[in-house]
Amino acid sequence: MEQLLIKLGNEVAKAFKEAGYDENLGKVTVSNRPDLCEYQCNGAMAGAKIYKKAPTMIANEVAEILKRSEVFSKTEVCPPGFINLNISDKYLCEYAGEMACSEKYGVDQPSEKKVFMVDYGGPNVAKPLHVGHLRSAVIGESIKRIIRYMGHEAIGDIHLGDWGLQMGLVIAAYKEAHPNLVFFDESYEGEYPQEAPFTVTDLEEIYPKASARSKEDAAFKDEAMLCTKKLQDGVKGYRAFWKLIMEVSIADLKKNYNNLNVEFDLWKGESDVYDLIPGMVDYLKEGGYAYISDGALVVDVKEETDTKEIPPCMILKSDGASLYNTTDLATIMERRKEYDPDCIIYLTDKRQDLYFEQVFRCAKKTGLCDSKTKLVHIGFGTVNGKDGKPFKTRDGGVMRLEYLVKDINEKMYEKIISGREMNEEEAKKVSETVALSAIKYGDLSNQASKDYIFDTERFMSFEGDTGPYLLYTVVRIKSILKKYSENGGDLKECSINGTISDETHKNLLMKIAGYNEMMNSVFEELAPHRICAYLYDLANVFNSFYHENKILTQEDEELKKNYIGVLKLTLGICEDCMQCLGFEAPDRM
RNA sequence: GUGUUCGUAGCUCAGCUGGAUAGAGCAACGGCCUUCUAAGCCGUGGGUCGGGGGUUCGAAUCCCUUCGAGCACGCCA
Repeated sequence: MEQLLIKLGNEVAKAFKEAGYDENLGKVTVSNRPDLCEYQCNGAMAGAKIYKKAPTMIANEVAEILKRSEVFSKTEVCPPGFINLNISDKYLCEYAGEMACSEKYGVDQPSEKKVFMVDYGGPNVAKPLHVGHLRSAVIGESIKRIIRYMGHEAIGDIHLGDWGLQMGLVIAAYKEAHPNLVFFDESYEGEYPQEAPFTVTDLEEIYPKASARSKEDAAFKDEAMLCTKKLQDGVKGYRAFWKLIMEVSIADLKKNYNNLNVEFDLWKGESDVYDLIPGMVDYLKEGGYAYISDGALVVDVKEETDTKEIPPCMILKSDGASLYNTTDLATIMERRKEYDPDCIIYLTDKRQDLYFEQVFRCAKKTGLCDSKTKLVHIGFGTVNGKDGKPFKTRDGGVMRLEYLVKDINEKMYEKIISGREMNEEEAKKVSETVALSAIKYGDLSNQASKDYIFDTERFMSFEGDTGPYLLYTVVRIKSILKKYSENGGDLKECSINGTISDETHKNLLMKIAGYNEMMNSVFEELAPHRICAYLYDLANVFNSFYHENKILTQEDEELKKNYIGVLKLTLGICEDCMQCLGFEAPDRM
């Protein structure tokens, strides 16, 4: 469906043209003065310059023509040249009615389906997830869902950190403690055990200790580097052991991401492109792109228009080892070959802005990535505690994501069980659903690029601009629709008809009618926080409507059906928005 | 030092790519339940949009300058 503002704009543009002015001046926006009008056009003021004519004169001429239009119920001119418009009830109802019958409530599917890859998550194997991983997971998941909702293909890839020194550290530490395991016996020729001799908890203990030790104990670090090399060179036992680490770690990651309603299509990682690196390096050398600088292999990525010094993109360290850049470039190659994406979106901390700028330039310049494929980095801000400093546990340690989620689940359970009559089992399920909305909405409602303060109490509140408030509103609609059905009403028979009973009713319909436009700009800007803002507005106008109008006890049957029709549409839009954000509402709470 | 992001109510944040009187929420205060979930709704108070200059009919938004904060600047990821 065409966006409402475009339709209204076309109507006004026609009037501009008829009056002898450029039709491009006829752009319509939602009014920023709802006390004066519902929609506005500021084109007359822009036109004043072009035509050297008083803006009010232009506005008046256009307004005279618009007064004949059936689209608007009121057309007024206000100094210095605003054209103030009210939409006619009939036109608005027809638009909303059409939305209700349309797929995705009028959000059009693209004529050309594009392939997006979303690289998010980015956890390291053998290391537990911490708060820092929350944003990547939550924002990435939402962006993936938004892309799909808009009718494109989105492939989510977790891009595991599964190959570097960190793996060598774990292997070295384990080997030291259990030197007789067959994995480390290079003369061993038999089958390796299928079962891991360790658990996730073991791994999570081993890694930080090994990491800390490597900084003081040079011999241990050498051993870890040797293990890394053996793994990368494909020594059978090391590979088999590594595989077990991967299995155990991935199973645990899946569980944690599941709790967040985050799902990846691909569980690839740095290890998957390791074999591509030598060929890529040769290509860069032969193409004359890469050269040796201070012993390291680099590609220049400076451009004429730069206002700052952009350091070259490093391909190999001076000892010949690969690094983050190397695997990322190889991954771009691999993705192009396997999936031929139109766009690859990376979600990482915004501190990596410069780094991605270098990698993207390098990929484009060298042809590792063709011009068709867009490379986009979405850098997000830090999750801070109430003191405005990076989120920490009470004793100053890194907050594990698992504990954070568990803590919020428990607090939410206490809230639900004490405030409502609900059995334990349902309360547990409901509280998990509500808790997830609290966490995700708390994160997503902020602009991704900004730091934000993770305030558990505020996010969990049922009042104000929070996930639980939205869920509460949705639950309320569900409850009314359910009662309507139970009392013998047929929901299928209810649709929006031409009547608008009061201002709150109209406000609700106007907010609904802006859905299409909102989703399109969210997609263009990849900005989930705007869905949050819309959803919150929608919930507010709905609640006002709800308090002003009795729905189930409405005596006028036609009006009642009309109301139910509006409720169905409101609910549907809320659910689609939440779907895009990555959480959902329970049936009651 | 260079670059970059940001500075909006006591606190947490919006502000849709220049529009009218800068908006929400929390906190404070005052109303509204024998009626669809009051975990709600309605209202009041609270601001020199860090400061200064400029661009123009019009600036929180664009430009310059200044103050303050965060972050990044070749062998980590």
